[in-house]
Amino acid sequence: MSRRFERKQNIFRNKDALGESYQPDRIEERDEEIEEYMDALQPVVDGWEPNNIFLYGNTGVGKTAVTDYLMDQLQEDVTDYDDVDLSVISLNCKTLNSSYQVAVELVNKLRPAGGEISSTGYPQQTVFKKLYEELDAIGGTILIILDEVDSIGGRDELLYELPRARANGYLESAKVGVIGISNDFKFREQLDPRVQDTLCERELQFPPYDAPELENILSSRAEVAIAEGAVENGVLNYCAALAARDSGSARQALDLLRLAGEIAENQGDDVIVEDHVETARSRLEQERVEEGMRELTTHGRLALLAVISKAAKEETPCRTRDIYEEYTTLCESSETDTLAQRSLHNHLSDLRMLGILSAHENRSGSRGNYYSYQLDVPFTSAIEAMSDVLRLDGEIQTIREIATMNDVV
DNA sequence: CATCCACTGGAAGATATGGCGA
DNA sequence: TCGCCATATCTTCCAGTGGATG
Repeated sequence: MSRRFERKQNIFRNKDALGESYQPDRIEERDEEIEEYMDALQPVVDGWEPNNIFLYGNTGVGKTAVTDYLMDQLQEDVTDYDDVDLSVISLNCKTLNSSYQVAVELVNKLRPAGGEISSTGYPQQTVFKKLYEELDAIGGTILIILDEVDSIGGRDELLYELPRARANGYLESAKVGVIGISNDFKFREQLDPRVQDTLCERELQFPPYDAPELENILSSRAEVAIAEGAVENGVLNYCAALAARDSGSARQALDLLRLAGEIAENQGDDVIVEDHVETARSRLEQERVEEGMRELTTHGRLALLAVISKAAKEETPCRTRDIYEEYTTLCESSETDTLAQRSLHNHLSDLRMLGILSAHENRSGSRGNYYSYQLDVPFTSAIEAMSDVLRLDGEIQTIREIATMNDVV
C-alpha cells in the first residue's frame, strides 16, 4: 500500500492561535482586571518595593495570559527609568508539592546550567539561603511569579519567608515582590494568617467568563486562526455556551474549537459544524479521564480495576467492603501485597476526586453509613486505560469477557 | 431517647527511598 | 560510612455521622 502525506488546509489559517502558548495582541474582556493589576504594579515603576499580589480564579479565565501580557508591557515601559532594574522570574508550581521544591526550582532557574542543586537532601533553610544569595546577586526589583501556587498546599513557608526576606536582613540589594496565581479559591483560606496578610496585599479576582464574553474571545481568535467561512453560524456560540456552562474557561472554549476544527479537517469537511464540536467535547472529556488514570500508582490502578471488575459483573454501585474483597483477589493474582482497607479507601477518594468514580452516600441507620461507588466514565474507556496494568492481562481479559456476557457498556 | 452500625475522614506515626555533608 | 533531611505512601488510631432500632 502506498502512503502519502498531503497538506490539509481548508479549515485553519493559523491553528496556533487557538493553542495554549499563543499570546494575543489584545486581551479581551479583562479591562477592569488589567487596570487593577496595573495599579498594583505601580510601585515597581515608581522604584519602591513591589506589592505582593495574589490572583485567583478558575483555570482559563485569563490570569496567566494577563500576567504574561502585563509583564512584557512592564519590562518594556520600565526601560524609560534608569533607576529601575526589573527582573521577572516566572515559575509554574503545578508539579511542585511544597515550598521546599519551589525554592529548589527557583534556585535552579537562577543558577547557570551545571550548578543546579538536587531536589532533596538539604535542610529547608539551606535552600532558602541559596535562593537569597541568587536573588541578591541579581539585585534590583525582582518579581517572582508563582503560577498554580495552590499545589504547594499547606506547606507555605516560602510564601511566609520571601516577602519578609528584606525586612529580616536576608536581602541587601534586591527588592522582591511575589505574585501568586491560584486556581483554588479555598487556597487563600488554608494559608497561614501571616502569609495571607503579606502575600495578599493586593488581591485580584478573575471571575469566570460568561457565554457572550467567551463568544467574543472565540471570534477574535477565530479571525486569526480559521479560514474565512470555515465556521458555520452558531458554532462559536455553541462552544461558548458549553464552556460557560461547565467552567467559564476560555481555555476550554478554545480547545473545543480547535479540536472540532481538527475533526472536521480529518473528515474532509470544509466547515466546522456543531456535530464536530459535540465529538470534540466527548473526546476532550475522555482525554481528561485517561490522563488521570495514567498517573495512578499501582494500588490506585488495582483499586480502579477492582471497581471495573465489579462493574463488569453488574455489581455496582458497590460498597467499600466489597470492593476491598475484589481488590484483595486482584492483588493475589498479581502477586502484590494488599494494603489496609483504610488505604484502599484513600485511593477510592482520589479516584472520586479525579472524576473517575462517583459515590453516593447510603444512610441506612442501624446498618451504618457508607458510600456506594460506581464508575463515572464509560466502561470501555476505563478498561481501555487499564490494559497495561502489571501482570494482570489474564484478569483484564476475563473482566472483558464477563462484561461482554453481561452486555456492560 | 439512647444505642448502634459501617463507615468516613483527619491526624500522627512508621517505613522506604534517595540525597546531602563530613 | 554515618547522621540528617525531604518526600511518598502506608498503617494505626479514633472521633464523628445520622437514620434505624429497641
